[in-house]
Amino acid sequence: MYTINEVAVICDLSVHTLRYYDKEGLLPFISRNKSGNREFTEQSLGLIKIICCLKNTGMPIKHIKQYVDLCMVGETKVDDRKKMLVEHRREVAKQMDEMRKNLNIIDLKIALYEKGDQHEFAHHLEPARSE
Amino acid sequence: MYTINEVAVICDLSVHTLRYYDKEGLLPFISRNKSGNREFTEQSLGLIKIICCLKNTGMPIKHIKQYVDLCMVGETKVDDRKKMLVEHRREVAKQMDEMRKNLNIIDLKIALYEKGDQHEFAHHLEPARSE
DNA sequence: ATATCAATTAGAGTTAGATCGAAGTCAAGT
DNA sequence: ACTTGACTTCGATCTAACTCTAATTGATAT
Repeated sequence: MYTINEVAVICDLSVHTLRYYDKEGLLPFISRNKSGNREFTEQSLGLIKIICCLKNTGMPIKHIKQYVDLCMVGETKVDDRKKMLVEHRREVAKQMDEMRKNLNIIDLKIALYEKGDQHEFAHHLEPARSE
Repeated sequence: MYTINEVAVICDLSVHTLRYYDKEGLLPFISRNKSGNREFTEQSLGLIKIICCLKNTGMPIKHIKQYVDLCMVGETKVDDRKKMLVEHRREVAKQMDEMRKNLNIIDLKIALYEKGDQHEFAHHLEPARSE
């Protein structure tokens, strides 16, 4: 059993954020002890890690909630869960591709600077027959 | 010469966004025609593409502004510009690495679902001696 | 010249995702 | 009993990056 503070450290989230996630319905699986404090099991930690993983790859909180809800209803929805992940996987792959392209452009630009080739303004601001 | 609408289409940005960028000082290089409308040159387009590239890789508007400002003062700041890009490049590489790791976790999870191995709640919610 | 369309501005509003503050509860230690 | 400190809630606030509104001006077509 872990307290909210321990989970915050383990998962690199703030306590605020964890409570916020709970409020948003992302953590329906945690229970409370007799004084009303949240108790996190090993199993919770596992799912929270998945949640972070989805969040860090840009899945919106609302979709994450959908996924978690599917996790809570039991085996019946395994196909749906898998479908969500596969779809998200595709999304992430697309993002990475975009990223790669942009990285290439940045690299190209750096290479130009390396060549002393600036391609910018100011240094050839001859008005070029301003109309 | 391009109008704001044409640029919006070419760069896949809304007209609103372009004006917002201008207001934020990201487009100090564009001029106005006699009726006060923005005029975009071929050269502007080039820099706007770089701006988008930086934005799409997560550089905040404020940093982009710094970069653009360096572009405007001429050759003197080529080193600084390059430094900014190199630094950002590193940042982006880090992001991609994170992304890759998360993608792996997602793939793992998908594989588990494929094996019919769910690892979630509900289906073994025997109270496990609740305390 | 009048209707329509495209562009302008300043500034308000929106969204997502936190992040914080105030006020209060609870349990352990001295 | 009292302080300490971790926890609670609710609601306000914050930031980034738009997104929209309203009122207006200017250019184009009939």
